[in-house]
Amino acid sequence: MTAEQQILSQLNESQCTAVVQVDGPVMVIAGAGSGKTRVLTYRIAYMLTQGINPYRILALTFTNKAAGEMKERIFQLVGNSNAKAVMMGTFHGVFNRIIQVEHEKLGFMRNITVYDTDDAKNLLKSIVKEMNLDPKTYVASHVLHRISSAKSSLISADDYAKNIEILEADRINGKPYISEIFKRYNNRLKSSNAMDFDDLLYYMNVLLRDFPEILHKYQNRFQYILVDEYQDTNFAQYLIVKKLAAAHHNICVVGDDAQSIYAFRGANIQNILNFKKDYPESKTFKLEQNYRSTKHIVNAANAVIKNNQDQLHKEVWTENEEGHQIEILKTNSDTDEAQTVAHSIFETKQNYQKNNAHFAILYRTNAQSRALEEALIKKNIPYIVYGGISFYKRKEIKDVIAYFRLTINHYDEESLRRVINYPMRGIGATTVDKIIVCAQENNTRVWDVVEKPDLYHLDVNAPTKARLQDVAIRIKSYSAMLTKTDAYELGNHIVATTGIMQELNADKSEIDRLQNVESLLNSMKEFTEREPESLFNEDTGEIITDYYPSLDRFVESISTLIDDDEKKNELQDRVKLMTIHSAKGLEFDYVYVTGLEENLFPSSMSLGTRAELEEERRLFYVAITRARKKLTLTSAQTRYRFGNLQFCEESRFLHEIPVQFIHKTQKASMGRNICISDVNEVTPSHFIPINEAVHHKRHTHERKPTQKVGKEARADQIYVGLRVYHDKFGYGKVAQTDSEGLDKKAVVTFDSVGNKTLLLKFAKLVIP
DNA sequence: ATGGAGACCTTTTTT
DNA sequence: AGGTCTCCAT
Repeated sequence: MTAEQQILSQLNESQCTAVVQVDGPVMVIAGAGSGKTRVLTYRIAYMLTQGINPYRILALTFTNKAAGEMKERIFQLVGNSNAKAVMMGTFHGVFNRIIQVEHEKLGFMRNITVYDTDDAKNLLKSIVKEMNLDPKTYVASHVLHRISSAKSSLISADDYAKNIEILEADRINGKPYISEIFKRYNNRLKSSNAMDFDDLLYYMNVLLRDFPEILHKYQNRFQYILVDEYQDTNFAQYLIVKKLAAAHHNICVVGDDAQSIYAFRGANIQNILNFKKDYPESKTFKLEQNYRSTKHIVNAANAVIKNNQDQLHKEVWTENEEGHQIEILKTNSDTDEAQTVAHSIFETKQNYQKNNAHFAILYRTNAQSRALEEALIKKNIPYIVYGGISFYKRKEIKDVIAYFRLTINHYDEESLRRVINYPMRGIGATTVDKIIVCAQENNTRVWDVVEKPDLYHLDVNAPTKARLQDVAIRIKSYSAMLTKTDAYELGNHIVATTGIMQELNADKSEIDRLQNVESLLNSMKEFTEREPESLFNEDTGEIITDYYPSLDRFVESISTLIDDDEKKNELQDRVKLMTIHSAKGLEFDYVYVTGLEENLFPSSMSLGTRAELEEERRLFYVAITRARKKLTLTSAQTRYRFGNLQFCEESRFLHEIPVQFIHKTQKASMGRNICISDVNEVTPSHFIPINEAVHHKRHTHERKPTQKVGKEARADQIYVGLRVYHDKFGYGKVAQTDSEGLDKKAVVTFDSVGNKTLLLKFAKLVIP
């Protein structure tokens, strides 16, 4: 069998037609679980067997994970020597590489630093402060969102300042200075030789718009373009793809409008809906056969998504078995929910001989993971939480990387601010403020002032000046080593000579941080020893033979690296916990979707418009379709949010699942049975346990989304037989009390955890 | 300049 | 509840 036949033999008919249609515009509408990634990877592999130069292929994804997986699968199909030259990565990653090459055209210097969201927010905060504006009016995240939306729509700071509608909108919102902040923010990025995430897309557009020779160069280079998750593209991304594809029209976009869940950050679902208008000669293929899930799951998902108005018609079906019905579990509280889920996983593992890795617990917000983790720990079930605070966002790692970044780009203001006094060397906030003011007055960069305080008449005393000198000399000495010392060596040198290592070593409570820094160094070692990913000169396509794993290359690759922990965990048998957003594209045998409550899922932030609610519903659709064998949906009647106990109404989404797919009666709560007669016909009050009925009634009548449970009870109000509520343990009954007064104790039999002896002055019992 | 106590905000999702 | 930010005392 030829390589070509081998590739095609592994595809169904519609997948096959989508794969072999290499030339011309192609849109693949791929239902959940229909083999979308398969089509993309096999298509690239097929192209390579057709003798297409891999260097001419561009494949764009949204996450590093997706790009990594795709790469790996193509390597398996055609061998990595051939596939290596394919330009494959995230929009931001690929365009970053191009921008680094073309920096001069944009008026930037080499080694442009990419600011992450934290850097961007910090910069905005300092600008707001410098302008003497109220930081509460001009909240950094909100201002950034405004600027980000503008950039994503290719509106420059100048355009913004001239756009009467935008200015009016800001004025009405009481934030007339956003335009000015935007301008200053961009200037500061420029003088820091830095770009934020949106700039990578914005400036890529500038390159293609203002420099015909560059447009030509990349049009010529990328004769075949593939875009994954096309429904998630924003305007800036859409336009780049359109321009690059304009010469050859060999563009293949793959997506599913039903899984568009990023409108909140500017994704425009119209991009996929309008593909046919953009390319009238395009061919559309629909992948509607689901290979992933059971009939019950597929049909339930179809029924849910039907409630949305905006969608392309498609009928997802499956030949898989009918399977388990969908289980809906109502629980008393968030802790109860967590315990119920943990218990169910435990039982399923036993009964069906399943590994932990077959299970995933999904939730709407990261904050929900805590209770679930606790329950899993209690049951001794190994787990891993995805997407919490990522490794590279930890303080100690950011500190070390700030030194790296500063070594590579002295003008990186955010990094300079971060490390100028870390480890502490007596350069306080006052000095830093003076430096910034001085830099602005002299129309120069912060680094220049630090390097030559006398030249700019910086008003600080002699010892401070000496300290600044020390910082400048230190950083410059690191820079001098960049080309001669590999990333690992230089990293070690920096960590040792700055005193970061000593500081972490000295403080025994910082052991985790020390280990994280060591783990960073490990990954640097691996990086220097690894064969480089791309051996091609971006300009000419020539193979680069003098590749050197320097620190700047390491920093450039950081966003695509996965850290030690993640790598280890990937291989281990663990239950996976993650938000639904990060579960997109993944699949698991047993999926638990938790927190199906109004105001949580759908989120209270998304109840404003139909479009927002429909995005939440698509998110629910994504959640449902992650499951291969069995789907369990859970909700809780009370939940802690912001440290307050709140009552929750069950999610409207639960009612959108037709009854015939639902498992009707089940053990609903640890130690208690609730009979669900018919989920789609009963009102929520049917599920409320007796002891909460009164509250619930008020709740429904007042139509308030949430409500606090009663006040904390005094010790003298606690007596045997009383029903009480406890923060951690939930509802219970007082079984016994002793010794009146301040040290009064009580034994309480809790519904979920059994008997606990509590010292009442600390227990904060509530009488419900 | 530093560090601790208290006020304050958070919880949408990611490159 | 927990982390971040602000202000005040040292």
